[in-house]
Amino acid sequence: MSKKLSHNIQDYLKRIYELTLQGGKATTSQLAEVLEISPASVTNMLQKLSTTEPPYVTYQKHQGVRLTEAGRMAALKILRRHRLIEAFLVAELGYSWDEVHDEAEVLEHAMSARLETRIDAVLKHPKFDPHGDPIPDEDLTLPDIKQIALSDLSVGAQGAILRVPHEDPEVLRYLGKSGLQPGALITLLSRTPYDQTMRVQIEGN
Amino acid sequence: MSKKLSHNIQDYLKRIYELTLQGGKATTSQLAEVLEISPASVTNMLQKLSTTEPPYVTYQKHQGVRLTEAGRMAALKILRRHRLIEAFLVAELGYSWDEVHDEAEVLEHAMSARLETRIDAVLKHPKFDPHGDPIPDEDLTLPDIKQIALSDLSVGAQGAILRVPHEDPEVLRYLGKSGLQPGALITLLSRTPYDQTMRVQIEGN
DNA sequence: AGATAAATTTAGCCGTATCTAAAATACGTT
DNA sequence: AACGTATTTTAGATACGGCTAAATTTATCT
Repeated sequence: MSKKLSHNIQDYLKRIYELTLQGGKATTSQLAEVLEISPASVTNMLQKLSTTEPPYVTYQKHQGVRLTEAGRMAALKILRRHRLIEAFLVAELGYSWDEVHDEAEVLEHAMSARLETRIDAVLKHPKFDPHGDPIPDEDLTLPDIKQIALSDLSVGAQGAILRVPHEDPEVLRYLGKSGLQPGALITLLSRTPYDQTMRVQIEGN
Repeated sequence: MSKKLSHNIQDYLKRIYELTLQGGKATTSQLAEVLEISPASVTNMLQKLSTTEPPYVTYQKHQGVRLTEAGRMAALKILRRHRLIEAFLVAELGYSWDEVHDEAEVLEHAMSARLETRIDAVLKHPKFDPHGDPIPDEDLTLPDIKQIALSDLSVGAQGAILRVPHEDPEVLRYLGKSGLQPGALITLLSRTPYDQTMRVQIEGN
């Protein structure tokens, strides 16, 4: 069975997962940025994570890192817990979607397998968290979804918002006030060529 | 305001609180025992806790420790969180009373003030946890209760079980199966003089 | 290509909280 | 009051995961 990874290592793996979702590698400086620690500290940890048994990342000097299968599984496990907690806090404890991220960030490391199972059951095996992010199931399989980034949508096209994968409470409160939440129906009105500013029509607004 | 104390320090303070409930001092070896660490490590920590600003314990070599007011408040804060979590797990997530202690032991350190407040509200400001232990209120005031230890009860006397302050799941499952839970009405049938074995009559049994 | 800038790694350090082994202190018994 | 035992403290080491400063590698720009 897999060993229990430290709180810190879990955070590294989770961040590497997020940074490599589009298929590339995560760089030392990207990780230093999101983890808010020095690049030197990141290098140390990457060396460690690549030389454990099993290794959690593949790493070559100056080349960035990618998760191994063991690393991906560990990352998905944390991600599942994180998103289940977010869903639970909204559904059962009256949190709003801008309040749940920071709380989940801490609780995910303190959650037992039993608690994970019970929350999953109480929520009837939810497939998405409050931001619309997919929750891996018990086997760590992700539900697959047809989605397109708003930045790739054609002007004039319509769509339903699936995900608003932001962490910043202030941004989320602003978007929420505008009605831009998972489930909302929108039409892309215009896009300015250089600064990527977009105007969208939100249903009922 | 009070600084945030490390996970470990919180555990020390909580244990010292429990060990000094009857008024005495907690010794190095008692703490080493309950925290499952070496006596030498305990000594180190006690020296540290007694020289912080503010100090959390009063400590003199070879004399054991007692909590200062700051220490007591910190301990009650953790105890409140611990017991709220226990109550919540039983009330909202289908846990049984023998499963909650270990879970709460970890979660208590990961709980924000906001989560504490929400759980307290959802449970309607509970006064006791599933073991019957009192939950300090928001100001860390303990509800006071008239109680007597079973070992001090006269043979033939009756009473209602208020607290079963055990942590061991196996013991709790056994007691639960016998009906010995908070709320149960009992009569003390006999007590053997030397080994303190007692026989009790439990209502409806 | 050569120079400079940016990113990354190395080297050495720090604080926290643990440990073991050895020294010091306190205590119970005679 | 003194001996032997138990308890506690000191001293020194270790693991973890950060840090800064300096060195190195890679990228960019004429």
